[in-house]
Amino acid sequence: MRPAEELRYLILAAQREGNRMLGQALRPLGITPSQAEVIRVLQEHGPLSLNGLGELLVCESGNSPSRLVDRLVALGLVRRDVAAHDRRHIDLSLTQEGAELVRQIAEIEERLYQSIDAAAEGRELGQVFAFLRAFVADLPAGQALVRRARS
Amino acid sequence: MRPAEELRYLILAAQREGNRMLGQALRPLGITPSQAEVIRVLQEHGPLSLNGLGELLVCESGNSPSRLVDRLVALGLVRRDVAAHDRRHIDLSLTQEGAELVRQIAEIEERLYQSIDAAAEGRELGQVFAFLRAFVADLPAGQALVRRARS
DNA sequence: TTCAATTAGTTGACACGACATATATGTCGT
DNA sequence: ACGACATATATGTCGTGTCAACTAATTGAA
Repeated sequence: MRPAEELRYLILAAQREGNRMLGQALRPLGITPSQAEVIRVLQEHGPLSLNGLGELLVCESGNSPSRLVDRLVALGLVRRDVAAHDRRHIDLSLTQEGAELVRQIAEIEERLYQSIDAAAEGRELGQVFAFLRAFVADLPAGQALVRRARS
Repeated sequence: MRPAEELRYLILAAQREGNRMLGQALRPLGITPSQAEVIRVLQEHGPLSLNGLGELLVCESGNSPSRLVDRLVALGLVRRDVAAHDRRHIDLSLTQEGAELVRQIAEIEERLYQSIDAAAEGRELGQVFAFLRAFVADLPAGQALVRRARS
């Protein structure tokens, strides 16, 4: 199997399985991995408009994540208010309940990161970062990540 | 941002964007990336039962891919016959039309691989493979990949 | 000032992907 | 031959993701 092909499927496999593990771990909290990403981003960078949120999300590139946010509002974790100065904009922020979830989400993410660290044990990851950053550099999801890391 | 966290999102970003690119390239053929994976696997390893196919797919771990196959049957690209010896089994194989698509799919994949090669240009990927293989080694999607590469 | 762009968000449609449950079909012990 | 178990596949449900088309609010140029 050609290296590029194996790499393609390794990345697919890693993403799928990582997401599956995270989904199972988050299930007791009643939220999904994508929803957890929104909550974390709102906590670290909020308040945000829908577009502003979308520009920081890796899980949803391009579209505005209105339906993703809808469910979080329905769960009572996120509040959406029309902005005063421009009624097209929306101000998204965590509710009290949402803010209280952050701690538990962080703990669950921590466990995922530990299993990533375990696979990284004793390896030089410089090339891994360089390769992946190069691949996504010019693409929306890659830019979202750059914006997240920067601010 | 912690390395494991960046790695997590880099993998997510790479998978999403790669899949998006591939989806757009495949659109003129009327099929999706997952459907293309099924066709390729059937071409290289078929005929297969549904479970046998599922064990070779990275895109769908665990479940039997019956609905994925349904659509390919509806498109006239895959044939499903009940196995003679055991009526629980199904024999999946490409139709003539499906077999003719393989060539075009391969060309489109080739372009994806070239953009992967471009990002890999001048880098030592040994660590990338080692890390990703270690992460998925014990998980269904990782095992599917091992089975694919082996036969 | 008025109306054509532009911008922000919503909604419809479709195909995944994961989990759970259901329905055949076959196997094996007794 | 009968029934408990196992196997292969199908189906229901939910939450994404993606593309495309739509509405509403604002801007700005003739």
